[in-house]
Amino acid sequence: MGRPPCCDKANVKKGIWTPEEDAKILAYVSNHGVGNWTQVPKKAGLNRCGKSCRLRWTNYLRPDLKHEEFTEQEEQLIIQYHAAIGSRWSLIAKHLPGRTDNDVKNYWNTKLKKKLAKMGIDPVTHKPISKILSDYESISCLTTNGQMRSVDKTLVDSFSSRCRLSPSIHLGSESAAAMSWMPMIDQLQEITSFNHCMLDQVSPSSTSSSSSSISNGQSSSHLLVPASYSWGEKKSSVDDRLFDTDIAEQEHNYRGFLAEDSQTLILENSSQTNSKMTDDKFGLSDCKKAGQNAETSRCYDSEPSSVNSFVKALLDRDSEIQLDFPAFHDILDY
DNA sequence: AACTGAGCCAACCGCCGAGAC
DNA sequence: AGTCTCGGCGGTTGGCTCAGT
Repeated sequence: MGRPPCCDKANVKKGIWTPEEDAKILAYVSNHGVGNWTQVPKKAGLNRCGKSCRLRWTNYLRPDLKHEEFTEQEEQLIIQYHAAIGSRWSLIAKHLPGRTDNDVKNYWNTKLKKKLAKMGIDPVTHKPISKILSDYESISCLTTNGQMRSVDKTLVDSFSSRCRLSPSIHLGSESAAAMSWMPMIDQLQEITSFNHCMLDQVSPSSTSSSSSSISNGQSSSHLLVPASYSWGEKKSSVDDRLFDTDIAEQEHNYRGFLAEDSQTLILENSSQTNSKMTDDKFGLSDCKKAGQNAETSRCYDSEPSSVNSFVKALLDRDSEIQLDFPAFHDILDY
């Protein structure tokens, strides 16, 4: 049944590659070209797994790779792309000639994250840290009709991890239950600046292509999903869609964002950019316009009253969902 | 000189979708 | 139809280097 294994996993060499091993890979590729990596160890005389050979080639030996430091321009591009699509390293690397996903990922983790943090920008959400803290403060100070005394980071973490772990909320499924949840996740992530965390776990389509309406404690859900858009869409086409957006405009906004000392301007740029990006990315601008009125406007500004009604609406919505979808009880049981 | 901790990055791990068998 | 590997991906880790004590 199935294919035979490519190598004896227990008896292959691991760890750092020697120059001799590199030379064998290079010699093999120059004679046979790239591909069929399972055959490479045998034919090249290496005691390595084919997968390991492939990684060594793609991440280090490829002749088109740059091995020098990242330039200022590359740095800016990484930040800009990360702000737009999150940690999709291979996709980002495709737009940086000579760099691999591993290079970009390492550079981000070791340099850029710290650099942004030093500038007072949250590297996950690309929003000013002060804004995130003030959002938390607003939310955690709230008390609502004895149902929940505080909404804090632990809760939000718990919420998002439960969503992540729950097989019920799988994007591939088109279940009504999962869809009815998306607007809530959308709102929670915006209020708490956890959007990238969620976007990475749930396909970008889910969180951004939904909209909901909650106002004055009355909740109702409206999914504004473009007709052409499928919940179970493959990741690759989502990625393509992401890069169909006007990256140049995002770059412009983000450069202004980085250049400005004024926090106010940073806040404005951030919210405008993120909002527009998200809408344009998924062709939502029109849907949003069409659906937006007093009843359907979203309440994700950071005014305490809005947050208050948001939390109340969230709790109301919890109750509704628990009644409608008992299977979600475990997820909502916080 | 010896030790320690932080920074860095190559390589590994584990998951997933596609496709071979 | 079911099982399995391959190839691709993002997350994590092991080990090397180097600065500080």
